[in-house]
Amino acid sequence: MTEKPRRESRIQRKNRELILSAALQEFSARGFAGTTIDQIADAAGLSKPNVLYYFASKDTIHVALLQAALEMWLAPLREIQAEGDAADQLLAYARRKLEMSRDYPQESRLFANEILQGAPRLAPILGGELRALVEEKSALIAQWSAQGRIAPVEPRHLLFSIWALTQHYADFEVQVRAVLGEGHDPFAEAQVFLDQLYRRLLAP
Amino acid sequence: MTEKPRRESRIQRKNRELILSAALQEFSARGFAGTTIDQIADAAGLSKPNVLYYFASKDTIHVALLQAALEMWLAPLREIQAEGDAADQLLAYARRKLEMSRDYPQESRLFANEILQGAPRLAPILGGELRALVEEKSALIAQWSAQGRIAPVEPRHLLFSIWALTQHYADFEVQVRAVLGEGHDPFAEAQVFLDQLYRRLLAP
Amino acid sequence: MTEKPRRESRIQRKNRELILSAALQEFSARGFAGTTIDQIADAAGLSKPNVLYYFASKDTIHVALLQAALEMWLAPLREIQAEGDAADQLLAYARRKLEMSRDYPQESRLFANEILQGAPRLAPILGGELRALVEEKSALIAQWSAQGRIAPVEPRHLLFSIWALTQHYADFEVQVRAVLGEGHDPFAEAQVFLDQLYRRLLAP
Amino acid sequence: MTEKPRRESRIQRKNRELILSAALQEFSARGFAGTTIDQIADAAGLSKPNVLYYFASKDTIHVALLQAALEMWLAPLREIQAEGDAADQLLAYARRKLEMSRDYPQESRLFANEILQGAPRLAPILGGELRALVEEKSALIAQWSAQGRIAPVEPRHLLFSIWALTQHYADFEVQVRAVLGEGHDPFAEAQVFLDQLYRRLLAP
DNA sequence: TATGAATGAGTTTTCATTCAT
DNA sequence: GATGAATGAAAACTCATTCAT
Repeated sequence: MTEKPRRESRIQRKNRELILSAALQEFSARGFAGTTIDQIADAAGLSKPNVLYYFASKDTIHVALLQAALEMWLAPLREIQAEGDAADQLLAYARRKLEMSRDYPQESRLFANEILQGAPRLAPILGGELRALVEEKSALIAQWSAQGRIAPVEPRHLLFSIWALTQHYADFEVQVRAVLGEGHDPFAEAQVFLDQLYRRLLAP
Repeated sequence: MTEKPRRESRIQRKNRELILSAALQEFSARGFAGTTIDQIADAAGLSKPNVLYYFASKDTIHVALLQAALEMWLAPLREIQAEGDAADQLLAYARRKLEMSRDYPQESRLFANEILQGAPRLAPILGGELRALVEEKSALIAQWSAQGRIAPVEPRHLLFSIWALTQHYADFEVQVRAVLGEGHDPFAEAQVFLDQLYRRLLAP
Repeated sequence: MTEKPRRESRIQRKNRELILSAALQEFSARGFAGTTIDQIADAAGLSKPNVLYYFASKDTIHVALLQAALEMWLAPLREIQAEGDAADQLLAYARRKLEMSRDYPQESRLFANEILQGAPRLAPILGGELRALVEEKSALIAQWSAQGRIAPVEPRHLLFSIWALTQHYADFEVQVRAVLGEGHDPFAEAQVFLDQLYRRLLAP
Repeated sequence: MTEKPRRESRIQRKNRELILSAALQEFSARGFAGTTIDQIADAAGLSKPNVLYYFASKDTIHVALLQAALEMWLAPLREIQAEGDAADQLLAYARRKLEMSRDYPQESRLFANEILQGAPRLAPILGGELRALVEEKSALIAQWSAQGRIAPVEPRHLLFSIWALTQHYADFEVQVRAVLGEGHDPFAEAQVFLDQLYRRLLAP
């Protein structure tokens, strides 16, 4: 997940992280093309050439962020195991993904921006690592269905639905909040709704 | 959905539509900031100044597209009626939204791009017209639940789920296709999955 | 003063004058470079191509206006005669020039703009026709001085002073009004002041 | 007259001054709208983006020049004092203003261009600082008249006359030279003329 | 490490002018 | 006469990136 950690001084590591954090904020808010290095440098409190001292180009920063975000999104999926209660595991996955949307909405938006625009930088990973992982977990879910431990569902679309429903609360947050108005906790409400939805869907 | 039809010559209407269609393609693929007027002009087969002869600025084109797309997205929601079978209507709404994702994915992506970036141009509409419409239909859905015609569900999050699940297939199409691989019809499969999901969720 | 009046229809003459009047207003307010043909067309209530139907180019309009304005400025100077009271004639000249600044400030500003920028279009006239005219009238004034009919003054700088003092009230009108504040009639006050000034200067 | 001298490197100060000097030359010769940043950059021997590195926009350069020029023009007026010979002070003021027209004609033309076009950027200063200063000095001049130290004159128009007569030699320099022809020193002659004019006007 | 200085290659827009009807 | 349509040439900025220190 981290870059090449060769002999980084403390200050170097700190600046790298400052830049990544600033860039995440800016990229997720305005997209790659809509963000200037100046904005990143300002947000990071560094000079523009100094930002480029740490990352060779604007693109390099972007790629570093995308890789980190992707790794983050894949982790919970990897944790789905054959052992344990089937429905509980899927519900827990949805819950964990929703928490991530709540706690890391910028990463979600960065990712969404990229996919929306055709995933020029992620395509190989999507068709490679991600696909393989989905295949693996889909086989597991199909098995659960076959064993009658959950209702029969198309496993890949089940996973898509979890992604769509949870990421929606991060990616479309403005819309969700605008529609709900004040006095709502979208993520808490979503958790209740999703629990209900998946319990009913998966009940054998 | 159409613009103001004031004394437009045939050629004018045609060029306007050429530009809007080209711009939709480019904006939805690369975002507002990532698209240049040159690209739009090329895609429309017009010169750059000629594009600006029809639309005062890049932004004007964008706004025209957003308004049309928004109107398109709102229409099916408006059609939900008190009369008729409750669950059927909601299932039909999901189905219609999914068809739109299939048939107008560019509009969906344009819209997603905008919301993702904080909806600078749509915020007032989201909190105004959209919110009011959602309130109205939510009341209807709540009533259906209260009458036992569908299971008790939080109506607004039910609507969010329909939006998220259907638009996902347009907005994240690259990912969906990459994960599924060749030989799949994502939208057809999604239809089956969503039917199942909402039937189970809404069964009283 | 008028262009070639060959077989102009009534409507043609009217449009020509509409354009010239609109252009005078715009050029005098924003300078040649700061004015667009669109602004002139709008002010004239005509379409842009129609403006260019009457005048081959923006420059052509400008030149027509300059020539008319110059002719207008020269006329009163021409009227200074050997006969009559010397001081009275010079006072009358100043008075007439001041009236022109009051009644035709746009022409004055158009002219000033041009001279300020090096008189690219007027240079030959300034060194030709104007110079000759000034020479002629200067000789007359010098003669008056020699005859003791007015005090001895350098005639050309006397003329410069009349130009400067009268045109100032048109060209620097904003400044004059800003300094005087409300409730003043700059031109009426100027008349009194200039009468006093020249009476004292010229008193033999 | 100088800008804010905050931590400017030598090269920065030098380039800033190069740009201002080049811009003064261009703006005074062709007006604001008639001047391009390219021309300024060329005249300064810098690249266009480098000019914009020092000044955020064409307008910023213009404003900086106007402020400096205005300050320069106001200074001599401020120096008129209650003490000393009344007529001498006014004559000295006219002389100083004439010297400035001779030595800084570009500043004069820049200023004239701006006023001519309605003083969009100076209006507040004209009605504020300038007006107050004129009020103050007018009171002084009125007092001198009342005390019989100079002839009774309308003080504000007296000041206008000094401005008009001296600035004319800078602003209308082309015309003055064209009319006088070769072999003349306009400013030297003007000095003699103005001395005579004001001595006669102000003689009690 | 860090940054002030500089710029080439765009990008959006403007505008005088032309063209076709 | 009149104008909708179109555009080449420029003009004001923008920005990722480089350079020198």
